[in-house]
Amino acid sequence: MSARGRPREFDLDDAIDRALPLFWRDGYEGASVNEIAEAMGVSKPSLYAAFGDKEALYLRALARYGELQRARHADILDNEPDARKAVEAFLLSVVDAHTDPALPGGCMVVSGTSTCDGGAVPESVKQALCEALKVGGTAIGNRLERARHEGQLANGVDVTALATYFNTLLAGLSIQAKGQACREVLRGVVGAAMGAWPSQR
Amino acid sequence: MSARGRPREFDLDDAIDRALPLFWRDGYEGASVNEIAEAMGVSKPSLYAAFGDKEALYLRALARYGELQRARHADILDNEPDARKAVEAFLLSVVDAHTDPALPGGCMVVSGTSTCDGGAVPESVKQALCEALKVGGTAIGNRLERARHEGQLANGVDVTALATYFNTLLAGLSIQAKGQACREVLRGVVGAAMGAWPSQR
DNA sequence: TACATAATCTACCACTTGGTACAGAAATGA
DNA sequence: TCATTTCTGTACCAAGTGGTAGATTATGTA
Repeated sequence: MSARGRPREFDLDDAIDRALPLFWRDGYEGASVNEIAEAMGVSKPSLYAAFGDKEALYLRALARYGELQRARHADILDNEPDARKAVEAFLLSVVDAHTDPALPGGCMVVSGTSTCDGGAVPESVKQALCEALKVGGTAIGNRLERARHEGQLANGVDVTALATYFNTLLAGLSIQAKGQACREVLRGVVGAAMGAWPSQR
Repeated sequence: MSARGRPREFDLDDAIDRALPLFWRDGYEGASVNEIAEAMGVSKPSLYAAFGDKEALYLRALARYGELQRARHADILDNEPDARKAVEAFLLSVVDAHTDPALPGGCMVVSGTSTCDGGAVPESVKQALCEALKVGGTAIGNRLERARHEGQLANGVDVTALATYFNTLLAGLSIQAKGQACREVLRGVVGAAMGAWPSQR
């Protein structure tokens, strides 16, 4: 039942969790395999044997990041019955995460997107980042669609544009968090941003 | 009157203009001194003799970027008498710049801020980027202040929060531009974002 | 016990990085 | 003319990059 050769002495998922903050903070190029291996408590050849190469490692870390974000924020959008309150609470929840001193600042996807033009970033990583950049927008878009069905949003509202707007704001909030903006300021930004919510009539 | 030794065979400002798009596209770490020297058409020791080191070179390029942005967008904010139209035109102008195929995508400051956490980025660069991240906000803030004096904005409006909001949106637009979002979509985002403009009464 | 499999680590690879030593070349001042 | 100054390119440096060769060790199977 178990594997045939010598058993691996570290847990793959745990290793990814240790690599994640480095990729999150420093990006694909900025995080070196040496320091990642050290953070994992594993020698470099073991790392390569387990994950293949830096590219595959980053993609796994990015996927893990998506899971964590979903686990942290998704419920907020769904559980609040009032759509406007739901979106606002969602934005505020993300602001809290972006400014959590226990985490690298900002959003891994946003930070990663900023530096995916360099030749050192593989195409697969660029594509994964571009895809990941949209998930916030689709989540909000789904919530807005539901709101429209429930009569909380006028039929004339361009749901897609509004969702993209909120998603763009999220990216901006990530940048501001990286730029040392404090939590209260970003909360104020969310407050101002909610002013773009369409009037009921 | 002229300098004593052998005269420099290239123009400093012109050299900065050639370095700028590389730093803009690839960031501080991502742009290598080798390729910058090549883009300048100058050998590396000449580059170092002229500018000192990579840090000083980046700071000059960043300052140059600021000049160019101001020259491109500042008038739009000031010349349009209607404050709301002025801000909207300003945002649209920035969107055009961020999606101009003749330029590196997005904003150099926003992209730079995303990757200034790595140990390879000098403290002076981080600080300069954090400062530069605010200039859009103060420009908009000044315009909003003027609008309030002109009675175009109610006295109760929190001008600072609103300006920070628009500035945050600008950062988000830069990210979206880097993430391959097309110009029309970003124009739509600006349209939605302007919905946050306070009602007159 | 012996073999096959697959993990482990040390030590290394070629390559790129930011930065420089050095010698020659081009200008000015005496 | 000659010394001084300063820019020029070639060729190099130490350090770090992603990635690997190869010997060793621990397991399951026969």
